[in-house]
Amino acid sequence: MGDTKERILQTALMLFAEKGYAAVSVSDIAGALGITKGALYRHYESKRDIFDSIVSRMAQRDAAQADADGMPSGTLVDMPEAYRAATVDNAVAFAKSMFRYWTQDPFASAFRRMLTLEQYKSPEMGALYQQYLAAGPVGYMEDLFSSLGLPRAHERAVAFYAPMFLLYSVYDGAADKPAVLSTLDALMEDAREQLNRQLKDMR
Amino acid sequence: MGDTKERILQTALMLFAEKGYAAVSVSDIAGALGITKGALYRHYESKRDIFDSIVSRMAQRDAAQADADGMPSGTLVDMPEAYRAATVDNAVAFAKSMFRYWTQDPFASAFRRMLTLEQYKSPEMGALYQQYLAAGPVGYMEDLFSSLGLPRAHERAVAFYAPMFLLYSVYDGAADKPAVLSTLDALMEDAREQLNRQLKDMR
DNA sequence: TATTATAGTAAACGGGCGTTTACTTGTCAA
DNA sequence: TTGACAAGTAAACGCCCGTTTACTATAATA
Repeated sequence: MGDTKERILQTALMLFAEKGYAAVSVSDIAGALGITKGALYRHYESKRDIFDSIVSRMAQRDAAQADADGMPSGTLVDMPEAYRAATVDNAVAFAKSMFRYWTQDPFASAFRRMLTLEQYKSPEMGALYQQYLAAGPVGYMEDLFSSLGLPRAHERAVAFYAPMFLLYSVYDGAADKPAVLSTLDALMEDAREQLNRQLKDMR
Repeated sequence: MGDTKERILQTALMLFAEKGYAAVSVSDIAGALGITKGALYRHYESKRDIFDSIVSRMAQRDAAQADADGMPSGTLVDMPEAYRAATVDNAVAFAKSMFRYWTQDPFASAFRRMLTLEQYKSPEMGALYQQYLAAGPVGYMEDLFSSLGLPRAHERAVAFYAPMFLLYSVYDGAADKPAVLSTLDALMEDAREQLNRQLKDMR
């Protein structure tokens, strides 16, 4: 029943992530599924409708993920009270799980790449990109460091999040992907140590 | 004489950087220049030819820039002997000038954004993106830190380059661009201090 | 069993694509 | 002055785009 509709969404996302929205034709999507493009219009009103559905789906997933973690999505949902009591340790754990989510999860990984390709096309896409992947994560790391009482929270947040952001791109082009994950883990341990030391120095 | 050909290249680059190659039509390019698309084919064999010319132009510029700096491009040119004798100070200076190049220089800035949009379309584009903007810069920072005798050069290189890489994206979407440059400068001063301290600790 | 809805095909639609062609200028050397 | 060439226009080319239409097969419902 809803199976074909779901397969269209998934397949379109994979193609959009590789080629970009404009470079993928409706025939490409239908062809990849072994159906004709006419059939596709039984399930979606237009090509744009498929794209919009993908974006909505990501928003749902983001909210669900945030719920499951007991952590802020910070991207589409307002900051909850929860992590006022946050510690360095679960900030690091959150960051690691976030990295794995955006690189390993097939949907999230493809969505990230798609957003990367569409970010300059419209202010809306630019805002989504910033929210999910650039200024957004920096922002809530900054809030977190502030709530921990650390000074220079913004610079700290940039320094903390930046390696993750860079490694997304390195990961995409890497032959040895596990090595990238190791690098990330090593950097996170450094960050944990450094942050704990700075917190201790403050008292 | 060569003026129109040059204007086509520049205009096409700006459009490709905003919309992506596939979303820009030959008529769009010609229209933006106030000529007809027929005229465009006096100067370039095809739309793809324009794109390829942009890529070649960037390669020339990169080589020239590397020459002028007396620094490695590391992207298209092999590592020269020169920076074996590199210091922390000129590594930082190089990083700053690199950041300004990729954000302020109109051609380089547009090229960076174009490459960002085209990176997943083919292995060649992916490789170019990695070389100019991701694994490439990490690689030569890593070599530089190695030659300084610093341990864990790879992690250090990622940590050093990552804020620049993140701030490229933040810069693109920022209202207050000078503020981004300030953040970068502050982060670079932190890095300078930290690297010099680590070098001192080693002796 | 007849009806109705669902999910699909095949073909056509108008329009815009990248590219080519035929033709018009203006410039400058022979 | 003529002829050749460079640079441009306007229109047409075939093709593929996103979308719509007319029709078919299947399977559940009354």
